[in-house]
Amino acid sequence: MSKKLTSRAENFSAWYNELVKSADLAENSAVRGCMVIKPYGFAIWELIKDQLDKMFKETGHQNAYFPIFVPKSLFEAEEKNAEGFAKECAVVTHYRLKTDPENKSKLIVDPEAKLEEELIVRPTSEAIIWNTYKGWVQSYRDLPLLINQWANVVRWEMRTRLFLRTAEFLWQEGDTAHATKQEAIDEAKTMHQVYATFAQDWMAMPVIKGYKSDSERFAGAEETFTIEALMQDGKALQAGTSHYLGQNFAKAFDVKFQAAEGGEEYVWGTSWGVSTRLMGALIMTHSDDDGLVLPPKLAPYQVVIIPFLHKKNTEQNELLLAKSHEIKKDLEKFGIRVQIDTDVNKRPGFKFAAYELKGYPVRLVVGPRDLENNQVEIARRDTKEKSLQNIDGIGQYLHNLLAQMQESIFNKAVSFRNKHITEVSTFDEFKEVLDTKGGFILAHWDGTEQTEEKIKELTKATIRCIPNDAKIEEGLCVYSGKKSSKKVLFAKAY
RNA sequence: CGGGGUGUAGCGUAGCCCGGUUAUCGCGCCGCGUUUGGGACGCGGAGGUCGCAGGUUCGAAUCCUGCCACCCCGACCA
Repeated sequence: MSKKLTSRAENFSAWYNELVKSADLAENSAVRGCMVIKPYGFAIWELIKDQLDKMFKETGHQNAYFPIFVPKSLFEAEEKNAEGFAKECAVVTHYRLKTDPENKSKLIVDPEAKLEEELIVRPTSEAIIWNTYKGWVQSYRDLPLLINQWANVVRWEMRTRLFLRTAEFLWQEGDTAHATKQEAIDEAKTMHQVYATFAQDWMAMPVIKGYKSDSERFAGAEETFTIEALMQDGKALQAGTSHYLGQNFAKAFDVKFQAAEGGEEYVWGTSWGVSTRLMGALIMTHSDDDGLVLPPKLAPYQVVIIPFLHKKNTEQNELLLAKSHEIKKDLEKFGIRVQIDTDVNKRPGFKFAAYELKGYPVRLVVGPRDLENNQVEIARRDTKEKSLQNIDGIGQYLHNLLAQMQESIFNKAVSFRNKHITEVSTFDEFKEVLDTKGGFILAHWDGTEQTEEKIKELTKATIRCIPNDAKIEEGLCVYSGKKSSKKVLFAKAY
């Protein structure tokens, strides 16, 4: 069996699956459409979560927790939101099982235990949260309400894909309430920027910031801000969204406050979320044929120390292990997360490959030969470069190297992404680029839903966003030929 | 939900068309030994409701019926 991932995979999608499984990140569970995140995968998710959580708190938010069940009457209160999610809801109709009278070893749903009102397993929590906010807000003094929750949600998708789309997934959803429209818009934009900063500075993943067209906008929102990333197969991935909700949910759930200058007003809202899909984004942005490539900031272990242990030579093993621990201490002084591989059974080559597969940024090898020279071999995962380094000052050296790698991984992704943004002016060009090169396409669009729909039908490409930094320029729609004032971003998407 | 496909050990599979010894092989796993600077090798070993339930038959992984699950392609979607 070959070791390279591609030789085991017919296409990008199979390659991705193979990678997720062999890097020990996650697997399909026995439960339809659901995923089991394995400890290594979860460790990465926790790094993502911890950093985001920190950033949310730095922007003034607090965490809270709301119920997993949404009574149907609440769910349907905001009509557009309900309609948008209706087709993918898991619904609880009963609250009890009983022994099957015809087969004692089986259970059946007890028909006596039918719920008066069905409970929707939350596909998103706006309804339950806004219904709760109603009781929390009376005066302008109660505002703004800046709350986030870390939770699981369920969306009954037809087809699922590890991390990118699973029936149940983990995410965070912020829901905020404000006294003024401008404040709510600012909040949505702030969180949009938090996501973009996180994607770029931590995930080393370049994103394009923009807002969604009418048809791609979140159900129930006035405006949806998005960060769009590009995967290595040329498809786009929506990595995070922040919604300005206007007063839609406030009106649906009757969330009003007494203004400072008197009078009762509806609050203005936002909601924003990112999910375990970020894991998929991380994997598909940086990985190569030898496995996962993790930016150091999101690597559960940034350095693995591999002493060349021999089953029999215990005396030498002790020396190597002692030196390994010494080095580990030095690295930890710099806040580096380090693991020592103490397995005596596996051969070095096997270990090298295994850690590369799991994306450990740096491998540090300590062999008898190295000890004599007071040096170690350093191999970086991203470029595969190997070098010998003096043990003295190795902590400082790796501290710098990891920072440099974080940047270099980002720059590589930026360069790939930039090469895959193509500006086109004709529809033939549009189709040509989509078929041959893929990636993002910048093109003029007349702003109508019909054109958007038609392009989607003909090419499978959708408007990923209207970029924030789009130049205002006179132009003609790539499909209809009608007037347009700026180019928007198209791509085939996940 | 439409179209196609597949269910055999932890994973990947042969056998099925044409029913007949103890269900094949590889990886992985366990034991012992030799190895160990890029995925080692030898010897020995453990591991199976052949997706489930019926049926046909002297006899079913194999044929028939029903069910279930999963995968791929669509549609839907973070």
